[in-house]
Amino acid sequence: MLMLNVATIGQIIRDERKELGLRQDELAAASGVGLRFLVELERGKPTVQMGKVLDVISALGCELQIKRPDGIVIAGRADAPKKDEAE
Amino acid sequence: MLMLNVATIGQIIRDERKELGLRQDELAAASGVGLRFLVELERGKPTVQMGKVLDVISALGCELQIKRPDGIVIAGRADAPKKDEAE
DNA sequence: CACGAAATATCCCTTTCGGGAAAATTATCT
DNA sequence: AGATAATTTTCCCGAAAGGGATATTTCGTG
Repeated sequence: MLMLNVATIGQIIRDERKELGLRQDELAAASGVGLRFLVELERGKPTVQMGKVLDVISALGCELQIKRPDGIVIAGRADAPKKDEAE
Repeated sequence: MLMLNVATIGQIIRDERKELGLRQDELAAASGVGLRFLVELERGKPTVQMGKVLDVISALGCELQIKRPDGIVIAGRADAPKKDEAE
């Protein structure tokens, strides 16, 4: 049973960023976060703010999902507002 | 394209907690976070710390996944350390 | 060796988070 | 309905950390 930890998420984000040919400052700008934040996120700092992480993931075109114990994956909500309140 | 925002994640966590018949203070204790943190998380506060959120999700027996633009879902890593660095 | 990218360091203000208890909201029982 | 019990939420305090901006240093690559 694998748990996605912050370090792994950071790594994935880094990989995706490179996949898209973006520099850190570019992705940071595109995500609306500071460069320092992105550096720390990619490094796997566990204390980064959730909302900003989602902003980055979103900017990469990725989606976050939660898999429940029963195997059901929740990818979002029909009524989910497009404007997330990250900040 | 649905993006899981913090508010939605909080709602899912709350639902799961109730599903398990746990009180907030119980889940908080089981997750190693403060009660107030869990309250804020369930309320969808976007500034909650990522690592602690993962602790809670983990305590619920849930998994976090990232779905890449190409549809590939990353649920974890073989080399992922069991000890997450949340704190 | 030189250039661009990435990682660090510092300054500094804002904010989180924990703990305990009170206050408010919700659920339950007679 | 009313009262009581249970659960959730808020408040206060202080210690600790986040993170934006910028300048500097290190690293990687052609």
